[in-house]
Amino acid sequence: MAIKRAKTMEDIARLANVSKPTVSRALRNSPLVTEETRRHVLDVATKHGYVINRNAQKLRESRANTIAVVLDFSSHRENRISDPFIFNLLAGVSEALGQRDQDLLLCSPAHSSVESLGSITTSRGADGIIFLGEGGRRDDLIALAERAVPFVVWGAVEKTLPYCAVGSDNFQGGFLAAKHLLDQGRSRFLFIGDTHHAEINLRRQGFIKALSEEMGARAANLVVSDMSLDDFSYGASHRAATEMVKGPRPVPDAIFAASDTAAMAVISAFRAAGLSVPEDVSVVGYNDIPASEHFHPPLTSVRQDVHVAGALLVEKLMLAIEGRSPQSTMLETRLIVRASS
Amino acid sequence: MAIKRAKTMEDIARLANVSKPTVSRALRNSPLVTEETRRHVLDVATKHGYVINRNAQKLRESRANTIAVVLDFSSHRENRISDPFIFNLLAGVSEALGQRDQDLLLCSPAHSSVESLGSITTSRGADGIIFLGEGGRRDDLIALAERAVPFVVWGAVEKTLPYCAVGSDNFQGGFLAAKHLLDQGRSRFLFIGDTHHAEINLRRQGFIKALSEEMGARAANLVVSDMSLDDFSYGASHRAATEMVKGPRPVPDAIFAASDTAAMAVISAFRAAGLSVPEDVSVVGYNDIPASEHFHPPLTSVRQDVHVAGALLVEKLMLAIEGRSPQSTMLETRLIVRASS
DNA sequence: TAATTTTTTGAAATGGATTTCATTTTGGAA
DNA sequence: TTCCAAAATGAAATCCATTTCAAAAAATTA
Repeated sequence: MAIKRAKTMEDIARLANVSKPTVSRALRNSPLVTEETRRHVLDVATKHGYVINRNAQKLRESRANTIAVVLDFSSHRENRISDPFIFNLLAGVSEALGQRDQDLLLCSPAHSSVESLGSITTSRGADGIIFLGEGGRRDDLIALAERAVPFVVWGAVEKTLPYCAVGSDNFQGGFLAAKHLLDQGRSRFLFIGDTHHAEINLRRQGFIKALSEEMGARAANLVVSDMSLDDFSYGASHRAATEMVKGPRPVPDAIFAASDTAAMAVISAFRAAGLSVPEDVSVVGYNDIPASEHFHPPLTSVRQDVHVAGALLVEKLMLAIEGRSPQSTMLETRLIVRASS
Repeated sequence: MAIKRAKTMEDIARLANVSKPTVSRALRNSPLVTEETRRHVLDVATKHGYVINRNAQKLRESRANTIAVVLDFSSHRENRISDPFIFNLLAGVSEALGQRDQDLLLCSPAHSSVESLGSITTSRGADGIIFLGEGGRRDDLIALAERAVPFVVWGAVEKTLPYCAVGSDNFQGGFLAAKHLLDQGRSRFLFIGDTHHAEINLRRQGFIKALSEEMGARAANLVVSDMSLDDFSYGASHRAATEMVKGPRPVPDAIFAASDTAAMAVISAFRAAGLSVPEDVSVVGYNDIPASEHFHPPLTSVRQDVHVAGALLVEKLMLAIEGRSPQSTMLETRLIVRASS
C-alpha cells in the first residue's frame, strides 16, 4: 500500500475532474469560477478532508497573514511577578488579530535580538511586528525603523519617535493621579517607579506638573519626592517602601505608583509599618489590573483600555504593512477611584 | 531602476560564484562543504543582508518548527479577570519552545473550532499543538486524538484519556489542602469551584478523600459542603460567597477554593460580612499566583511549577511529533502555607 | 604516471499553491 | 445559423530552498 500522503490541490483537482487553478479559485471564492463548479469542488475537498498547505500558499503570495508579537516574558518570570496588564494587552491584540484573520506568532526577545527579530518579516515568517513594551531597547527600535520593517510599539508616545507607537497618555495619567491626591488634601507626595522607562517617566512628569501648578495656588507646602526602582517588581517596590518608612524624612501621605503591582507592594509595606491606607496615606496605582479591584483596600488606579489598545495596535500595523505611515496615538486614561485614596 | 526585491539564495549563489545548493549547505553548516567555501558564502550572505525565506524552507522540509499554543483568552476577557496562572504557564511554554528553537503560534479557540485547530497541523502551519486548558471541550480533544494530530494538553490527567496530558496532581493538591485545614483543627469545610472542569473536580475529590479518612479517626463532626460555580471568575465567586454568609446554614470555618482568584473573592466577601481570616475561617487557594503572596492576608495556596510544566509539555509534544506516544504526567504539588490559614 | 577512491560541487527535480496568458466554452447579437 | 464578445477553464511559469544524483576535482594508491 502506498504511504498515506496529505492530499494536495492537485489531488483534489483530479478527484473533481477539474484543473488545479480551478480548485484554487473555487476555494478562494474567486468570481472566475461557476457557482456549480465551486460547489462541486468544495464538496470533493471537504469530503477528502483537504486542507490547504499554508506554507506553499505563503510562499506564493508574498503575504504571510501572520503578525509577530514580541513580549518579554523573561523579566517577569525572574521576579515571579507578571504584571497582568501586559497579558491583558496580549489578549486584546490576539482578539484584534483574530478578527482580521491574522495569525499571531509570539516571540520572546530573550531568545533573539531586536535586530534578528526584524528579520522575521524579511524572512516572510510574519508581515509585521507588534512590540508589547519597549523593553528598554528604544535604540534598537529606532534602528529598526530605518529598515523597512513594518512594526508598531506599545509604549511611550513621543513626537520625535521615528516609529509608530500607541500608548496611554501617561502624562495625563500622572496628572489625573496628582489632581486626585491634591483633592484629598494631601501634601507630602511620593512617586514610585522606574523612570528609565519612558512611559513611567511621563507619568512622573504629569504628576509633577499637576503638583507644581498647585504650588502657585496653594501656599506651597508640598513635598515631592521620588523613589526610583530598577524594575517593576513587587519585591523591589516592597523593599524600597520598607526602607522608606524606616528612614528619617517625613513619611509621605500621598503616593502615586507607576503600576498597580508596585502600589500593592507599597501598601503592604506601609501597613506592615503600622500605617493605614487610606487614613494615613492615599495611594494611586496604574493600569487598573483585575486584582486591584479586589485588593484590600481596593486600589484607586489609572485605567488603560486594553481592548481599544489592542485594536489600535493591529489597525496601525496593518496600515504600516500596506506601506502607509500610521500616526502614533495616545489613549485617554481614566481614573478609577476606589478606597485606597 | 529595477524594483528592489529581497535577495534569494540564487542571488547569493551568483554573488559568491557558487551554486545554489552550495549556499544552502554552507548556511546549514553541512559537512559537505569546505570550510573555506562556507566562510566565503557566509560573508557574502551577511554582507548583502540575506535572510532565508522561511516559507520556502518550510514548504520544502515538511517540518514547520512551529508549535501552536491554544489559549482561551475570551473567557478571561469577559470577566475582566484573567487568572494569571495560565499566563505564567504560557511564559513557561514560551521559554521551553525558545530553547528548542521552535516558533510559537498563539491561537485562540474563540475564533476557530477545535476541529479546525486540528487542521493547523495538517496545513503545515504548525507541527503540533499545546492546549493550555481543556476549556470544557474534552470531547473535541478526544475526537482530535483519533486523527493523527500531535498534541498535548495541560489539564486533568486521567488514565483513560486517549491523549497525552500534563497537569498538576489535582487530587493530591486537594488532599494536601484538606490535611492542612484539618491540622488547624477546623471542622466545617467548604469546597468552592466549578466541578464541570475535570481538574477542579479532582481537587474536590482529593479534598473529600482526606476529610473522609479523618472521619474515621476523629469523632465525626465534620461538615462538608460544596459551592459550584459556573466559572472561575472573581465576580461569580464573590457573589456566591456573599450569598452564603447571609444564608442560614452554619458558616464554614475552612475553605478550599479551586483557584487563588476565587479564594481572594471569598475572603473579600467574608470580610465584608464581618468575618475575619484566618481567625474565623481558614482559606486555602490553588495555583499560588504571584498576587497571592501579597494579598491581605497572604494566601495559603497549592503551588504548581509552571516552569517545569512548560518544559514538560514541550518535551512531550516533541515526542508526539516524532511519532512516539508520550505518557501523561502528573506534577507534584506543594502547599505553600501563609497567613490565610 | 595511471588508476582508484574520496571529497566538492552543480544541474535538475521537488514541495504545493497562485498567477498569467492562451484556449475553450457559452451566451448573445446579427 | 453564423459570428463575436464574454465567461470559464487549463497549461505552464512562478515563488524559493532542499535534496538527489551525476559530474568534476582533489587526494590516495598502485
